[in-house]
Amino acid sequence: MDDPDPPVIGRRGSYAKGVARRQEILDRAIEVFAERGAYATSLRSIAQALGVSHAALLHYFDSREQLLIAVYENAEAKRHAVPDAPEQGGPVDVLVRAAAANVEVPGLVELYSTLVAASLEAGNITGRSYFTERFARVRRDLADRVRGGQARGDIRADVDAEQVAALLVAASDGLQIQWLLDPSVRLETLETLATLLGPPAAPSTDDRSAAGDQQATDGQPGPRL
Amino acid sequence: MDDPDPPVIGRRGSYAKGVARRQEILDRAIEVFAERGAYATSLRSIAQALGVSHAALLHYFDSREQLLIAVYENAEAKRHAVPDAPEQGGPVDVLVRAAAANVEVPGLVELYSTLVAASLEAGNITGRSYFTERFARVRRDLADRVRGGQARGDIRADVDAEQVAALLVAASDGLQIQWLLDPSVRLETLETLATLLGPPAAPSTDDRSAAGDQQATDGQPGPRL
DNA sequence: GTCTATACGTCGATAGAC
DNA sequence: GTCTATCGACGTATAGAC
Repeated sequence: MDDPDPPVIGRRGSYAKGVARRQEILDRAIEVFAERGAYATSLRSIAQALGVSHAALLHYFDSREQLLIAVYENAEAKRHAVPDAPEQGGPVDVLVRAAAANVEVPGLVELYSTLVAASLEAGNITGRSYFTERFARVRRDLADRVRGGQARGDIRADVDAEQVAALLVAASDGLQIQWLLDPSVRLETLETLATLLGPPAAPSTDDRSAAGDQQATDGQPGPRL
Repeated sequence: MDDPDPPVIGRRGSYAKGVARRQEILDRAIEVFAERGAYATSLRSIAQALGVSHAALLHYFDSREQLLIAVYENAEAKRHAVPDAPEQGGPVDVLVRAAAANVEVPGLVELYSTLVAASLEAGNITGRSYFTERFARVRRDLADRVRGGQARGDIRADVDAEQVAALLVAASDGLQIQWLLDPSVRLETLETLATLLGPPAAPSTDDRSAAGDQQATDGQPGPRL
């Protein structure tokens, strides 16, 4: 929608020198979020932290929202310990690690939730398409992992991989929010899903006799999911 | 949770005549949401739709946010077909019905998401405590239903009811958002969870041979969950 | 008690000078 | 590329009419 190359989210006049400055802005901005929370993070307060006027920021980003999205992308990208190597492991494993890493970055879940909520609004074309694509991509990745697990026999085969993927994303997002509001909601709750997704239990002879206290909540969910 | 006392969210000077006017405001406000989306719903635009000045609204509600929370509560309350009778059915059933009803009210999920996101912010004491309590209450109700299902043998007993409840809330909230962004994500995905929660499958002899296409995604999840 | 009028400070965004 | 100036709209607060 902008210059010669549209696919990047908030680029404007961005060559060589520009991208470096742009990166500076993003790095400083996430710190402002950590300090003051996402809500009070106006263009002006970010600009102040950088020692420039707020209008200057709009030379690098088309709007406040696009700056915020870029900040989120940046923070999330550098959240990955290993820079590139695609995440390894089953779908639940990946999500548990991601969720744990997310809540470590102050303000990140707030920022994400705010942006997602805003993306639901009617007029918000940019945010809407960004998160629509993002959700689709994440679901695609997870669905692949689910199918892998099913082929391996780690995950029960009588559920649709795409639907499980959507479920996993929803559960992960929702649990991070609940955890922020009330840390007694343990993030490991996601692993309960691993238990549920596990294969129909080793064919043992007891049907349902005295299903004791042996909760599978924090033990290994059997195979690596 | 409503009348005879102060724990109500946004009451100010409110007797007899006042509460009626207050109700008018809430009813009209949700319509504004339906028409213009939650985002553009400023105090001033709601006031305009009511034909009053925006300052007038602050006689009934302490702040914009408390008005929005009250609007949400009001819309959600009248969303229930049967006015009082506590919801019947298993945990998944209840959630599926609620989710379906939610997305029918234009702007309601947007409003909810916006308020939840705002409640995560540091300074927001009112919103934070409201949603913390709300989540706790909903989880409590669902956990009871889960335990009931477990006692009845409808739900596998090797998972913690509280954790399943948190999972259900998260999944429901998250799916509504994903559905709004991309209706190809079916709300019925929640019922996949019902399948997963079902008892360990009737003890049949086939271990895992040719797990065919028989997806349990939209059929009955066996018992009523 | 209900409401209008008005003012304050801040916001995102834009235009134009340097 | 960055500034200053300015715009309209916002949430909030207060004074005072009825």
